[in-house]
Amino acid sequence: MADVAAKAGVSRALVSIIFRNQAGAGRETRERVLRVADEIGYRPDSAARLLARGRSRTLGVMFTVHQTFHTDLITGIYPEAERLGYDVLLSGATRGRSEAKAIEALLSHRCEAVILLGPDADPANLDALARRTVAVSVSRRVPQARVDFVHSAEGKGVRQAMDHLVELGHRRIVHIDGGRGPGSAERRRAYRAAMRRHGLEDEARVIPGHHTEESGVETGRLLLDERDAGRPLPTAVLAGNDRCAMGLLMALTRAGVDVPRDLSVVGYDDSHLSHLMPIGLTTVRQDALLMAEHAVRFAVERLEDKELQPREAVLDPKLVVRGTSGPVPG
Amino acid sequence: MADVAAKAGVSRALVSIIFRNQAGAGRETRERVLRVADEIGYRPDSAARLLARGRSRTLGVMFTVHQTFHTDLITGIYPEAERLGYDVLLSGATRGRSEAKAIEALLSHRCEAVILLGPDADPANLDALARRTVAVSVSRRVPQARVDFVHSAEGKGVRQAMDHLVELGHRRIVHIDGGRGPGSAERRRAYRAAMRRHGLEDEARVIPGHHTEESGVETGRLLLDERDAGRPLPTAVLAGNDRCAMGLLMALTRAGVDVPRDLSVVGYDDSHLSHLMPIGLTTVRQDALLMAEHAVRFAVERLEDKELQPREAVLDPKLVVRGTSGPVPG
DNA sequence: GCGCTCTACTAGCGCGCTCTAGTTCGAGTA
DNA sequence: TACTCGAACTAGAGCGCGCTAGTAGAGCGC
Repeated sequence: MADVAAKAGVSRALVSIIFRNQAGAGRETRERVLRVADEIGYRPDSAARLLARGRSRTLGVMFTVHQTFHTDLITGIYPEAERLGYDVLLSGATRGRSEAKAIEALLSHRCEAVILLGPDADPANLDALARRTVAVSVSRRVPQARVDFVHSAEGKGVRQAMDHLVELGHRRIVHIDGGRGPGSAERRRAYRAAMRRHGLEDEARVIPGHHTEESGVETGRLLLDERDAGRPLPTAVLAGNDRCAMGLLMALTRAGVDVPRDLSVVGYDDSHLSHLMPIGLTTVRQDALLMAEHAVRFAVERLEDKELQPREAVLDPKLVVRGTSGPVPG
Repeated sequence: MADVAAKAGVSRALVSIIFRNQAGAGRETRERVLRVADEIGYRPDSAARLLARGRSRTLGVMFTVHQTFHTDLITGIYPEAERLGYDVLLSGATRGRSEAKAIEALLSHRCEAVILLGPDADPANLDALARRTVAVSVSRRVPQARVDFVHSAEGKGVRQAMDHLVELGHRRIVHIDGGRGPGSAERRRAYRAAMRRHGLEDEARVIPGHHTEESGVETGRLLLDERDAGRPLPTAVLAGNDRCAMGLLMALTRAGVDVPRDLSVVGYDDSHLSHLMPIGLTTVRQDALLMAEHAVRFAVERLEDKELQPREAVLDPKLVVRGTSGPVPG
């Protein structure tokens, strides 16, 4: 920076002003300085900038690398953060790299706030985190911690899906659980409630699972084995999420089960996977873009006004009927 | 830090020494300082630390959020970087956020080197980047730029796949191209060469596509339409990558085509998708872990020895035969 | 008692930037 | 002409740490 200043014949302060796009520099000088900087190959050093102004204007995002819905969220986080003048740093949790480690990395890189996508950490740890910094949880409610919370109204989504299936004449509707996955508990509860409301409690069945393709494949196998053992297939399955629905579809289709003629499948998320199948996956749309925007806004607003209390945003999901759901067979 | 020093009754320098785990502090003092720091809630400020020592020991990774193989690579990058004492920062390219922007973000966060996963940027830009910093390209060769390069021997992989198919009796083998995707050109060439080598040049057919599920679905539709118009289906398809193979499988299976009885499908990458299908995808395994390790090591070694020239690592891929390939029908 | 070494510690500069409180100068105003 | 005012620019402190060069004092052999 000193070099640029010297070569352009101005003070360092003016160079600083120009690079911050601040008023107070003549048009001509501005251009000259920028040209010189370009020649020298000067780029402002963010570490020093950070240190000097005491703020990083950076948001950290913790996500799980293999969750497709997270990548959809990230796609929405970037533009909204940029709009508000913030940088985004990503830190992935993988097998072999815990969420705690991922979060630690973000903090040590001076993120002012962290956005956690479907965190699975111990609530106590999250609370400790929330005391140190501004934190936003997406998809997972953590009542014990002072965090903002963005999610969709799981109950409403499941209810729409169930009403849709019942309207199509389905009664033997099975739910594949999402285990400890974010939103699973709510979805499970809503499934049970819907079955009860439609007078189908005797048919209600929750099969334990996860939010992964593997889980869908396994459940598919299980159902097929049961069929071979004499128990009829359900006529509809409400999967824990889209990935699970995908796995299930692959397993069933592979075995000659025609979806939706023989069996209907409904997913959850409307991640970009849903459009892939030639017939399209009927699923409950969580608006990733909108969720991302809320998460970013919550974080930023709490950064700018420290008195603000953590908030909760509940977005209405919407059933998207595509090709994997149809009238009950027969 | 000054507070800690004051409260513990020592100098700031000693606190610094203790927090860097350096020799030169008494055991007793060390404990006292750490205790005091904990009470105050002091955490070393990485921006200042960075500024003072002039090195960040941070690697930046640019990836495409929706590419499953990239997430596999990331899973391998983290542990290797940690082993070598480096931090990792992720920056994703998405629709609406170009690679250039993603890379810019990494640099401005003071990454000492950038690892680019399947970069699709203009070679000239990459070269400009390579002059500014240490850069490693994974999967995509950029001969014009001073970057390290890690890839698998596409030719060998394709050859193994083709030999496998020909051994099974296939002759009408189609290749779905990966467009501008990394490795596509090499795979296409190797496909053509293999067809020629087996005396099948008349049967050779390259269908333009991309490294996405959508592309697989589209190609599936195309092939089915052609079949309905009287042109026989190929007996085997070599897809551009696993995602493409997945899309193809969904489209075909959906239409009642039995894989592998009626048609064999071979993917490329062995991303975690490959294990999902009940029968498993026959694919060419690129060892993501090993590729990740090489990429990290190249970057780090060039950082520690500035004289080092960019290098190239070619890893041998390996055909993994699973359930989607079988003898030619009839 | 002396010089020597070794451990434990400290003073203070500098990393590259931002920001406050100025100074300079030319144009506008009474 | 004398004064004000705003735009353009500058000096220099300070952000929180790392590091070099140094000091104080204890322990040791002779």
